[in-house]
Amino acid sequence: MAKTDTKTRILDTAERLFAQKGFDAVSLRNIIASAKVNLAAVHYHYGSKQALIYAVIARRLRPINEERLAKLAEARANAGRRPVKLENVLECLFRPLFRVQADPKAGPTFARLVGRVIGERNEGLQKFMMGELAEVIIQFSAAFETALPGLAKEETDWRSHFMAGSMAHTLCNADLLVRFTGTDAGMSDYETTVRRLIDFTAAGFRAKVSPPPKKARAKRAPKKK
Amino acid sequence: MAKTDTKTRILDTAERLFAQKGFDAVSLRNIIASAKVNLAAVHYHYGSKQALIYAVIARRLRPINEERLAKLAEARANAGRRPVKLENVLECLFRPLFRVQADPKAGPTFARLVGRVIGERNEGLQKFMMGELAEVIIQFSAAFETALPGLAKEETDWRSHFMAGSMAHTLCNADLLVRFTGTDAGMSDYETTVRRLIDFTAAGFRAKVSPPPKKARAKRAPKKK
DNA sequence: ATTTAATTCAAACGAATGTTTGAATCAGGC
DNA sequence: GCCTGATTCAAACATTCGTTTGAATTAAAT
Repeated sequence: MAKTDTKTRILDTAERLFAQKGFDAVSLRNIIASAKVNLAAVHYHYGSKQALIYAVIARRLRPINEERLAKLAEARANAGRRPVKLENVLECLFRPLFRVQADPKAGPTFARLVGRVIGERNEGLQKFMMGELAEVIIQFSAAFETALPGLAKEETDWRSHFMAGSMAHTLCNADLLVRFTGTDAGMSDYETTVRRLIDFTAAGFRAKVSPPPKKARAKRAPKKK
Repeated sequence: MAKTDTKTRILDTAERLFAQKGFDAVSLRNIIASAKVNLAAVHYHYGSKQALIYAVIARRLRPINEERLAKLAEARANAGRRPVKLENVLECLFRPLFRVQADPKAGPTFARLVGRVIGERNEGLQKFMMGELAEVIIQFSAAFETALPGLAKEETDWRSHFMAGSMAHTLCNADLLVRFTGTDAGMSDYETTVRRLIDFTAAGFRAKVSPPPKKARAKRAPKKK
């Protein structure tokens, strides 16, 4: 095998290290040392560390999001006039994302990286992710509402939020489960992980909305101020 | 009101800034500038930035965890010989944590901070949190298993994992919901947030375990290698 | 072979970080 | 008063960071 391109070797190494330790914790010098390239090569090929981060994310996330949308469109077509079943919507959302864990090229590294992005406070990164995810959010939000007729939009939004948390946490901290509980079976089997996540979140979406506590039973809740 | 203590003013300011931007992103100089104290005071009173981080977390988290355990013990006592209902277990776990959002002293800042800790890759911080949470994890894991007889332990662990993700994400990225969806009603009402989170996660815990996909129906799944 | 552009390299830059130092200031006990 | 310990302060320390520079090297085209 020919020596891989400098540009892609930087990208691969950055992906691996970012996934392991986070974006801030990994310096460009860590990357170039591990990738055995010159420091200036990073800026020559990518311009800045921020741009490198974006490139790392975009390379994997863009195909994932395309596949998500394609699968959802396909599910819509198969469903005809009926709404797509909630479990199928979730599968379209989860499977393309978790499948990269089984990809020997990407390895288990990238999934954790994506999971971590959500928790990042980096402003530019947030905006970048919003841009990348915009269409996915629009399409899947609509799909959730369609799959859950009768559930108030506000509740649907909150539950989407909870679902995103479960998804991100599972991606990012898969190793935590091992440490917490001692179990480690099935970690490698992403199919099972997706199935479990669908079971959990689908039931959460479908949960009965419990009434507010009695103490706030007045028509207009008394404002403290 | 007398000028607050230097030591606690550092702690308060650090808490606020850490919650806003994260631990790495906030420098000691940011803190001392905002708290109007001398740089060396941080090391004089806390020894290091790491120790300051621990102190910030421990101050709030320790009472929260104590309250969690106390409430769970109380619920156990009230339940007598019967297992504590799942929703009550979750309430013992969520309410003390989310209540700090309504605390004007702590403000909404700290909740986000706790949520963020979970996603941090900082090794020492991870171990510190494990130590702080050890008893909580033990007690509540047991409570979940008791409340969910018939559910395999492995499934219970995974679902606890998903639940933790929803909880952390909700704490950390409460503002995301606003940006994603446009809704913002009820954000301030932590009671409603807790109720919604309980609805979602309790249903998730109770979900029927769907069978593995048919293609893997063989007794011994064929290994690729 | 000569020219041209693309790429790699060692070295340095300026800024920011956590930490340490040693003197100055404050507080209270004798 | 004076002394002792606790606290504050300005200044510096040693690293590390992302980035830039300008020359050296490589590769391809004429």
